[in-house]
Formats: sequence, structure tokens, C-alpha cells
Amino acid sequence: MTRARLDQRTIVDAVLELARQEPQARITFKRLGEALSVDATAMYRHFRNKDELTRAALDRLAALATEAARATDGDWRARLEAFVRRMAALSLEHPAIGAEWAMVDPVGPGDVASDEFLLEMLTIAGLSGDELIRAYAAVSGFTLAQSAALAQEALLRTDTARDGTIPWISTFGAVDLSGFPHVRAHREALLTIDGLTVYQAGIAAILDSIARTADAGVAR
Amino acid sequence: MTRARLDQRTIVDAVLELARQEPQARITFKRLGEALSVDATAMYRHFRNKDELTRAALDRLAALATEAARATDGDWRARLEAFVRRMAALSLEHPAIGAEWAMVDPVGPGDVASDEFLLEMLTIAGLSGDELIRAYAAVSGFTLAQSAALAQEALLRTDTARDGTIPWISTFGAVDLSGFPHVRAHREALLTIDGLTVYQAGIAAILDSIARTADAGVAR
DNA sequence: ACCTGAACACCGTTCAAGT
DNA sequence: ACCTGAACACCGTTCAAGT
Repeated sequence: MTRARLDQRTIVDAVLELARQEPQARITFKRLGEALSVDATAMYRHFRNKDELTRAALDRLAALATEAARATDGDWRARLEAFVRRMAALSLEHPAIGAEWAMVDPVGPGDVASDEFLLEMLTIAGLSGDELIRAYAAVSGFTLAQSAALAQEALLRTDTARDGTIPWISTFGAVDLSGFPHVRAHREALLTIDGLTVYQAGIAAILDSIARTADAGVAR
Repeated sequence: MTRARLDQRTIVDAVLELARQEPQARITFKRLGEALSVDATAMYRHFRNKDELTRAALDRLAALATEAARATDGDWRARLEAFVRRMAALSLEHPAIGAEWAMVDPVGPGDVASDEFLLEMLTIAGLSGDELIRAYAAVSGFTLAQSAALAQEALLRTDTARDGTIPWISTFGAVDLSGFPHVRAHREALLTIDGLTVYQAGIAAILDSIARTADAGVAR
């Protein structure tokens, strides 16, 4: 990367590129400075601290996922699924950033755009009032928490395939299973579960539930 | 706390007590050593590194949540809800530990006991085969990811009430909402969402979905 | 106005030395 | 066998100095 005049955009670009290229490493100002051919402390001219920088990078991921979902054809459910899937994929591609989804509260434009999209799809589905808000909470909370979990696993594991095929349970190794008949009975099946299976099982359940609520509302 | 002969149990006790007493602080060996009246590096006699220590503490939380759920009366759904609720509560009570739920793979006895409980309840519900495994994945994954998210928020926020009443969105402050009609329309309702609302909306949707699958199975 | 580099406080971890 | 304490590499962050 050639030396560029620093600004917030350039720095966030470099953060995401770094997170993509070194999926097992956390972002440090030192590495970021090297990538930008700049002193490690130069970032403090543009962001108050590391938290703010991370938030800006997360906001960018939210914007990207929303764009992708808006570009997707289909009904509200297909488009919500596209959003949720894109969030997971982007988090897995940038583990060091995706792992921080817990801190997203103080919203940037990308976060708000994603909220707007979710509310719009759920409104199209036929929800309103309390049901709409609860559905938004379920989808948004699930997406953030699960994307963070996927990214954190990708960050920790050396054996990661980067596509979510991280074993959910890699071994029962040291634990004696004799007192746990159900675990023993399903041992093989449990070991085949991976991160994306978990993700999809959860979001399918939530969207099913929303679809039913919406249908009941229409029938009323 | 009086000086005690160190062993794994004593250290895990101290970790959880520290996490409870200083909900805004991460666990450090220095603070842990002070609490145990022992040098910061003494822990390396009993745990290979900090990861292993954290895993042991998480395993204890899993064991506690499982015990509480087993002691709960009611049908499978009530008992699953008890488990999930207890996991969230324990994570919020020990933010520095609960925040690490992503790393739980290499399982200890407490983790396996919780898996056994989940599989048992879902079997009682009438699930089997693939449906059982998918339901297990959805509930387990949701609980871990969301408990971690709650704990991470509790760790970051100074204004935390420790009971999950952390605002999900605290402000739209700097962002101009003129381009986001749905967000603007629901602004007030969105600001009332807290961490536990999100948690309950999600788990209710997942359990609804499981109940329907189970009923369909019975009807078949 | 923006970047540099020394400095500081604070981490996890290692290892030789103590008892 | 277990604990101590010095040491190391590595963090985020501050601030005076440069240009």
C-alpha cells in the first residue's frame, strides 16, 4: 500500500484490509501504522481512541451488509435472510472487527441504514406496533450477537476455514460421558455442527416465528 | 479474603467473586493475585494460561445454570426458559467472564452437563434426529452468543443497571434521520428496547418454532 | 494542521531463584 | 512442590517536539 494522506476513510479501509489479511490477529495501532506507512500514534489525529476507530469500521460493515441486502431480489424474508447472511460473512471475513459487534450502540450512518432496512422489511411483512419492535429486536440482536460469536471463534481458532465451518464442539476429549446418556447418544451428530449451522438454525426459527405472527395479523 | 492454599477451585471462586465485585473491569492476574494475597504469577502453577482459567470459570457458570434449571418445575419449555434465563443472569452478574462465552468449545464437565440438559428437554419435547440437533444448535448457540453480548455491554457501559436494562440503542445523536423514515417513525419505541427485551424476543421465537416442530411431529 | 517519537502505565508470560 | 519477583515483549494513550 502506498503512503496516502490520512483521513478517516483511508484509515477504516486499512483496518478492514488488515483484518481480512490477518484473520487470526487483533488490530493494533502498530500494525495499522506499518500498513499505512505512518507512525502508530498518527491515528489519534483522526479518531479519539481505538473504540471510535473500531466503531467506524463496524459502521462500514453494517453499511455494506445493508447495500447487499437492498440489492437482493425477493420477498421480505429472502431479503432479511440476505442481510443476516451478509453480516455473518463480513464478520467472518474481518474477524478482528466482527468480534466487536457488542459495542455498536452509538450509531453511525451505516448502523442506522441497517435499522431502516430491517424495519422496512418487517413492515412489508405486515408487522406493526409492539410486534414490529419485538421482531426488530429479535432479528437485530440475533444478527449482532451471532456475528460477533462467529468472528470471535474465527479469531481464536487456528484451524478456521473462514467460511463458518468451524466445529461448534471439536471434541469431548477429557470429559467422561458415562453420566450423560443423551450427549453420548448424539455424540457424532453434535460433532458435525458448525458455526453456520447454528446461525442458520437460529435465524430460521426467528423468521418462521415472524412469518407466523405476520400471517395471524393478516388473518385477523 | 484470607490467604488460602491455592488450587483450581479456590482460584475459580476468586475469579467469579472478582468479576461480580468489579463488573466494569476485566480480570487481570494482578488483581486476582491481590484478592488471593498471592503473587500475580502464582496462577501459572494451576492453569496453563489465562484462557484455561477463563474456560474453567465459564464451565462453572454452565454448571450453575444447569443446576438451577434442573431444580425448576414445569414442562420442557419452562425448564429450557429457566436455563436460558439463568445463563443470561449469571453472565450479567460476572461480565468479565460472561463476555468470553465465545471460547467455550473445549468442554468441561459443566458444559457437557448443560448440553445433556438441553438434549434431554428437547427429547422430552418430542424431537429426534436432525430436528433435535438443529433445535439444540439454535438454543445453545443463541444462549451463548446472546449471553456474551449482554456481558460485553455490561462491561463497557458505566450506566449499567446489572439486570439487563441496558438500552439497546441509547441515542441516535449525531446521525441525521431525515433519510430514514421507518427509524424516525419508531424512534421512541426503539429507544425503549433493552438487552433483556432482545434476549427474550429471540428465545421466545426459537422456542415457539421448536414447539411447532414438536407438535407437527406428534400429529404425524 | 498534521505527524513523530519518547515516555508511561499496564498487560500476559517466562524463568531463575527462593522456601 | 509451590510461590516470588525480576524481566520481557507488547499493548493503548499522552504530550512535547518537529515540519
